[in-house]
Amino acid sequence: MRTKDPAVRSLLLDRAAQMLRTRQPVTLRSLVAGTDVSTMAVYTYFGGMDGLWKALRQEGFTRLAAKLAAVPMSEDPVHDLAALGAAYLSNALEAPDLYRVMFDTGFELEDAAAADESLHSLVHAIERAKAAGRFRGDVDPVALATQSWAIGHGLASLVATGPLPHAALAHVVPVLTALFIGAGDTPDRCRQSVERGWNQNPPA
Amino acid sequence: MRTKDPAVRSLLLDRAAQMLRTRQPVTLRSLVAGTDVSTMAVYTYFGGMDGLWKALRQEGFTRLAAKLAAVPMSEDPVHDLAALGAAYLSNALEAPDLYRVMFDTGFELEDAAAADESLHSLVHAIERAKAAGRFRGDVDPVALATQSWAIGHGLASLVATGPLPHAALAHVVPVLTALFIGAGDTPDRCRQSVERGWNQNPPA
DNA sequence: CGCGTAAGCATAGCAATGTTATGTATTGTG
DNA sequence: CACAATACATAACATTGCTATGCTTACGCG
Repeated sequence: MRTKDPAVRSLLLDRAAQMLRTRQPVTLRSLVAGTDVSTMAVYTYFGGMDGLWKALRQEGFTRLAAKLAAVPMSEDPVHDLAALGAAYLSNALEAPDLYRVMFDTGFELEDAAAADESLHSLVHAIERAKAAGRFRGDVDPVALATQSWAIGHGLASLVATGPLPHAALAHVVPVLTALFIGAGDTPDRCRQSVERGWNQNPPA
Repeated sequence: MRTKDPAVRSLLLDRAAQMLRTRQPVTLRSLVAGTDVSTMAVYTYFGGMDGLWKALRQEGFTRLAAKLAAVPMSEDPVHDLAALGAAYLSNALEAPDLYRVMFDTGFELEDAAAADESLHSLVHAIERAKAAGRFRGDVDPVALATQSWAIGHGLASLVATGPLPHAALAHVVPVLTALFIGAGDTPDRCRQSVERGWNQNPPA
């Protein structure tokens, strides 16, 4: 028998991601055109176009998780939360079409764990903030992480899909600041931490 | 010559919205099947499927604006802001597919004004909150409205597309509360206003 | 080392999609 | 009442994703 060549799978995924980036329609035939593989490759490696989209979604979540994991942690957990937010928005806006695919319904995500994975880095930073006395002891880390995520996703989505201009991303700073102050942080200190975390690596 | 019958246009739009709600694929032929009009109707009234999607988007924004306009205003502007948020999320979640179409890129919105229209009710309530001394004088109403919108959209989008469960909508209460406290409102009073505004008409 | 077989892979054909072309019917207008 | 412009129906067309059919390849076992 014959074994699958993982290089072909990566080739198709990368090419699909690139076509997404350059805003060319990703169609079965246009995807394999220019390569030495034929349309059947999509079926042997992904089972069809739906499988390709699902794989692309997972690819998006994987890249996001990698970006978040690459953010260096400091001794200031609130600073780190803002830095994670900046990384999240950077990732979303440097490949808006991929970000949109990530949250496209209709393709059940075989991942499910990937989204939680990304949330976990937020949860961990929030737990550190509690341990450091920055946040009150009664804050629910998962709830606060979910709320932060919703804020970042809301802005990323509105910018990626058009209604808001690129510059609107900066709105995340005052909103996160208000949220973290509500969680117990000292206002002045919170403002400083969030702003430094954001400015350390703001979206282009 | 012959004049267009506006009833046909409404029929197609309503039928498309209904098919969206029942999660049937909205295709040119399936749309006109079962009616007495033929495929050409879509072209005479919308210029093609793209035109139909654009019209559906506008329909979504129009319905949203109507729902927001129907929210009764009280003497408590912070209460009203929460009520507007509840109406926004109710509207989004009672027709999630239409909501998703509203923020689908690829179809430039001939509306543009419609989105701003919805924002305006928020801006107005924020201005009333400033006038009532609930918010500081230096808050930018448009900026604060945009931030509130991003919060609502983020939660609505994450729930509508799957990652978060229905119950996660309640997260909007603590986040809006923190945001409004950050805008200058008194913590206890803010909490009461937001909770009452939310509970007055919470999403099903 | 070699062969058989299971799986990758290419070609071609199929159903369904959106669109356009062409002719007909209808209805507002002078 | 006649003209003409426009809605409308039918049908053909290009492109989409998918499947059927062979053929080729290379892994595994004797």
